[in-house]
Amino acid sequence: MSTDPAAVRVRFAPSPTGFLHIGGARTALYNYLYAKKNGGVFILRIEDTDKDRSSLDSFLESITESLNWLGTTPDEGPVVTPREPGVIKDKGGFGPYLQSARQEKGIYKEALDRLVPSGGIYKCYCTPEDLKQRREEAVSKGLEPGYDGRCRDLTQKEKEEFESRGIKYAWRIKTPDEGVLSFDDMIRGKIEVEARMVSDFVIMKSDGMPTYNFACAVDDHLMKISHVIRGDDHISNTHKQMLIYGAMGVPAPEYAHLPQVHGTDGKKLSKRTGAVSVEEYRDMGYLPGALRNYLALIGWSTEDSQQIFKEDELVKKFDLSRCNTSSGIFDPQKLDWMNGKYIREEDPRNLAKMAFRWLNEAGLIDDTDNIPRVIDAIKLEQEKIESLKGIPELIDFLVKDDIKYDEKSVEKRLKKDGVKKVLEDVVGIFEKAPDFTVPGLEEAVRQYVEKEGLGAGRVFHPVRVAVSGRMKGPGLFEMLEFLGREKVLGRMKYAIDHLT
RNA sequence: GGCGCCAUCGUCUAGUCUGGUUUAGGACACAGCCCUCUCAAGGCUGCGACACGGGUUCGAAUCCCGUUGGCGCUACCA
Repeated sequence: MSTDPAAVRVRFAPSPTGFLHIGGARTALYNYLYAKKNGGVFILRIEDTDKDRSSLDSFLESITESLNWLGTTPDEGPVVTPREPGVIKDKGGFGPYLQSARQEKGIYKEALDRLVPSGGIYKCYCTPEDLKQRREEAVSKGLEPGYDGRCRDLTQKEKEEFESRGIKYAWRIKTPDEGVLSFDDMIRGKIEVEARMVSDFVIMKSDGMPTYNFACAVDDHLMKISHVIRGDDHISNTHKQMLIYGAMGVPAPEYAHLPQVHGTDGKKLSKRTGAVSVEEYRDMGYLPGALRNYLALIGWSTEDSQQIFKEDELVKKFDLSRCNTSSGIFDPQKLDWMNGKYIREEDPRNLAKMAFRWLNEAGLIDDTDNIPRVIDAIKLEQEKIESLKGIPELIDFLVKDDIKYDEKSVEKRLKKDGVKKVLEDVVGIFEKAPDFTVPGLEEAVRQYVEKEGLGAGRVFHPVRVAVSGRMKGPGLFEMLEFLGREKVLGRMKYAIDHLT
């Protein structure tokens, strides 16, 4: 098509449902990736033609937050600043980006007016109740449930009759009675449907609000959207939108329909089968990079099935034509693995930064600026961290003064014959150790083990539990050095007196 | 019901368009082994799939038809 890369303009157009759904996030991501890959523009548009305005602010705030967190910040779209609640500004020159605001501006009315002279649309005076009844009748007779075209060819007299009775009308678009409606999907190829399957549909409701398909088509056109990348639940809408473009006499954008993301039960992702919003994943301690990477792989892959993508590698390698056609299931286990992978690769300083809220909650950050110490503790446990949220539990015994002794560990490693003597001996060794660092400590302890003719475990295990309160942890000597002589000795003596 | 979309290991997928290079490759999960002071991480091995039935062809996971199944749409919702 166009050779001008700047011509690529894509949009993510959610309706305000409270938060960014994981499936929506995937759609947003693919749009973002496609835009960046092609030097284009990623736009956020809110499809709120049917919602009340009350919850809009919080939705906007939440979706903006989620999009930013995921690293898919829109280039254009509505913007709210926390400092000015209720004030929605536009970023970009194609606003407003809220359909409710566009409606107030008269954009859809104007588009409709331009359509009237063509004769391709007409007023429909049927009431919703009539429509419903007729639809049910048709279905019960085994006929198509679509609109029967009753108002399509009303005479002038009939129209006047309706008007004089003050009956409200909606605007319908005339759809072809025969032939096929077809479009080329970038990832599925040609998608056709018999024209007669699409009956005259409403584009403007009797309350003056545009229907979804009309608003969508008008806005995509006005915002110069070049590619529409969305879920495949919109496939049948596409034929309708193409009809609208046809009536408007403007070219339609390119379309790419993504397969859906389902829950582990194979059904639509729902709270029943796990977390559904980006916010929830953030709050569970996932890294944004991990979620983004994972999401990218539901429905898209490289030729070599690459799993982990660094930095801008995703943008570089993303390719719409390599997208799948079949729906995928969101697998939390694989996300967990990926999250661990990202955590192991991450700089401990950033880990501490990202985990700040949980560190703080757990009381691991104090006012003595112990953050460097926390970072070092994270470094020691890094390979074991599964989520940001789990960090405090992993490092608290390294950072806090007081520790909790795990009952099972005490039972298994301390309350055994001979442990007391071993610990006392080791205390002696530690008191005499010239410096309290890994090499010296390790040598001294191993010498002791050999001299006593014990298995290493007979010494290592009790010391570990005495000092940390648990059986799991970093390498013993790394842990000892980190804790320092004073804490180590204090904890060991406590253990000797109370726990052996 | 009608229409549309989809169909490779339990899951994400490569391979399908351009049939042979495939005893169908990778990743997650699972099992075992190695490493090892614990837990992890890491390494190795194993388990495990072309939904079914016809056709076309010397040859089909790949092309065609049908069946079955899943999902979606069928609104003056988006």
